[in-house]
This record gives sequence, structure tokens and C-alpha cells, in this order.
Amino acid sequence: MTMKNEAKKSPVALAVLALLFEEPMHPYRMWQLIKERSKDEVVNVRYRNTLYQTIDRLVRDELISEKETRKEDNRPEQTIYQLTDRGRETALSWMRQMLAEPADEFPEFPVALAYLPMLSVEEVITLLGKRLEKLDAEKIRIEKQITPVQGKIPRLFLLEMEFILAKLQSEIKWVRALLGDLNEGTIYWDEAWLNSIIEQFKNKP
Amino acid sequence: MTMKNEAKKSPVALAVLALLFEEPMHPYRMWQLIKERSKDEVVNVRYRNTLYQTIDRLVRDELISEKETRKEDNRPEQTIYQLTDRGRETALSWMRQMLAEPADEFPEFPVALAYLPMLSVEEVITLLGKRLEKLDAEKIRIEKQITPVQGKIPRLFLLEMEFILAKLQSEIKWVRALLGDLNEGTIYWDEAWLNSIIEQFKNKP
DNA sequence: ATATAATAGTAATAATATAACTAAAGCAAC
DNA sequence: GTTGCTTTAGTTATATTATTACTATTATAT
Repeated sequence: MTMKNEAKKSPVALAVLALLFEEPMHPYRMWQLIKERSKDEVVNVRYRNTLYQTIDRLVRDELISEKETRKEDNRPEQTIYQLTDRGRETALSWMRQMLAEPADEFPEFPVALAYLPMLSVEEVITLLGKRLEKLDAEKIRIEKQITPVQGKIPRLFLLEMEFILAKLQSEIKWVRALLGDLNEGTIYWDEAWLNSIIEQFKNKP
Repeated sequence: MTMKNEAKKSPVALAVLALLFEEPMHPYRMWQLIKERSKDEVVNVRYRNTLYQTIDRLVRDELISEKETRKEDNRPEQTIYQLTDRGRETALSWMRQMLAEPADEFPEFPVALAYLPMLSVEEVITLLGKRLEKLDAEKIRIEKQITPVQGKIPRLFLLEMEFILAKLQSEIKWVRALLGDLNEGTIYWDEAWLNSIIEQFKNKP
């Protein structure tokens, strides 16, 4: 691949380039830093292998290059990678795109909303109740990451957490409102109602 | 694969099963229905092939099965699929999970936020301005899908759109606030400032 | 009559997710 | 002092999804 077009951007790929901006390092070290700094909240490194895979393709696309492979006395062998000029440019270009252009992504929850009538109203109420509990728990978890360091480290380094928190709060609010409508019967369906709707649409499509 | 564990859920896979709940049909027809009903807002079918691929694995996992392949007079050959019992159960199980359990997903924007200092404050301000414009445009696009049918079709069938809209509004609000802080200088960085921070952390880690 | 769009599906590759490994070293407990 | 668990560093293999590019037929518009 001659890389006329820019290499594919992804959270993991950006994180790798961003880390190599600091200094050359080996994949396992990147993994450690991502976790230490809690960037694993926004970059999926649950499976460390995706990091190795991503690094392979960044090498192939010449955004990074192998600097050396060394064996620090009692540790396993390490392959140190460094940024190339192209990698530096690409990282900045990705940042510009990611900030300026909303990506179209396909999260799961809205899909389930799109097919709600597969379940009964009662069951949906129960399930959304459980979701709310988990959302609340997640909100508390994030807050616990933020509050202890507030004032100690600049807000600049907490922005992604604040964003996640804001999204969480907005989802909680929305689900709560939906639950309200379901409980009040403002939104309702059952077998008979659904059939009557189908009839209606057969007449005037 | 003996499918001890449940097959992997995904937006496309759920959409396929949900459509087959209505009646047996062929992949291309599913694609048409998804687009007609605007479910492509929440299910990625930009590349029709992923639909065929997903269907292949659903067949392999015995959630659906080939019913017949027919040649309607002047049309290309069609392969009609139908739900199996296992498919019916699985679809319901997926719905329950997707409603009750928030998935951990990794959207792009928060990652860019996590690495903001790679760019200058000025550039970030410009870029976020552009993002806001696009978010506003997207918001208007979604509203234009909702408003004309409001009152004509039940809210139940607009829930995923309403959710997307709520998320959009919350993001717009958050980005606007961030832009405010950047313009006022409440949040600020530059070369010198970043270096001083690094020094600080060398002393007390 | 011819170009373009719609219909239905196939082929091939790249990227990512997921699980299961190897192998050496460090450390704690018994 | 050796047994067992954790950490370090990386590899192998497979499944799934994204992306591009095809084929071939029919419908429709110019």
C-alpha cells in the first residue's frame, strides 16, 4: 500500500502515536501508560493484542518505525518504536478530523430502542430500571475518578472524563423520562394495538 | 461451533432477526426495509455486504435458516431466510441485554479530548467551532425527520430518533461550554505551561 | 437507442475483537 | 528452597466487521 490516502484512524492508533510523541517506547510500556493514566476509559486496550496488531499496521504504513530491540538485563526482549515524520503529520491530521468532524458511530442502545415492541411494556420497564441502576453506578465510578484529583491536576487533563460524565447524565435523564412515560401509559403497546397500527398503514401507506 | 455460548450480538444482527420476526425475506429486501424505515440511522448498512456477511454467520450459528431460493420472474435470484426457534430466543435475549446493560463502547471524540495538548489552544478553538456547526446541522437533519411525522405515527416508533437527538443536544451544550472556557482562558496550555507541569510531576509523583 | 439507476448477490482484503497460548522473572508463603 | 501466583513481553489463531470492487439482469429516463 503506497499510502496515497491517509492510514485509517482509530482510538488505539491515535493513542499509540500520541504516546510516541513523548518518547520512543515498546508496546507493553504503552499499555502500562494507557492504564496508569486511565486512558483506557476512552481507548480499548482490554485485549492487549489489538495494540500489537495496530502497531504492526502503523509500521507497515510507515507512521512509526522500529528503533531498536533490546534486552534490558532481566526482562523479556522489547521492541522500541519511534514516530516517523509521516506519523507526526498523520497524528495531527487525525486530531483535527476527530475534533472537527462528528464520526458516525453505531452504539447498541438506540438499536434496542428501535425494536422495543419485540418485548412487552412490562418487561421493558423492568429492563430499563436495571439499566438506570447500572448507569448510576457508572456515573459514581467516573465521579470517583474525577473528584479526588480535582484542584490537584488541571482540568485540561480531565476533559474526556467530564465529557463521558456529561453523556452519562444526559442518558440517565432521558431513560428516566422514558420510564416515566411507560409507567404512565403515555407510551404503550400490546399485541392488539400493534395489529391495529399495521392495519392503519395498509390503508394509507 | 456448537454454540454453547450465545452468538455474538451486533446492531446488524439484531436488525436481521427483528425483520425476520415479521416474515421470511431475502437480504436485499432487509436492506430496503432498513432504509425505508430509517433504521439505517442506528444500524450500519452503508456497506450492504456486511448484511450478507452477518446473515452467513447467523445461518452458521443456526439463528436463521435458508427457507427457499426463488427466481421471481424478471428479478435476480433471491435467497429467502427465516427465523429458527433458537433465533427467536436469541433475539429476545439480545434485546434484554441491550436494554438492561450499558455496553462499553469507544467513540472517537473523547479520545481526541484526551490528547488535546497535541494541538494549540487557538487551533482547538477553530476546530471545535467547526464541530459545533456540524453538530447543529445534524441536529436539524434529525429534527426534520421527526417533526413531519409527529402526531401521525406513534412516539413509540420515534424513540431511537429522540434518543439520538437528546445525545446530540447534550454534546452541543458541552462543546459550547468547553469553547467558552477556552476562549476565556479558563482552560489554557502552551509549550512553557506544559513543561512546567511535567516538572511538577517529576517532583511529587 | 443508450445511459443510468435499481435489483440481487459475490469476492477479496483490511482491521479489530477475542481467546489462548509461551516463557522468563519476581515475589510471597509454607 | 520450592511451589504457586503475578508481572512482563510478545505470539498465534480465529471470528467479525468494514471497505472496495466486482458481476449480471432489469427498469427507467433521456
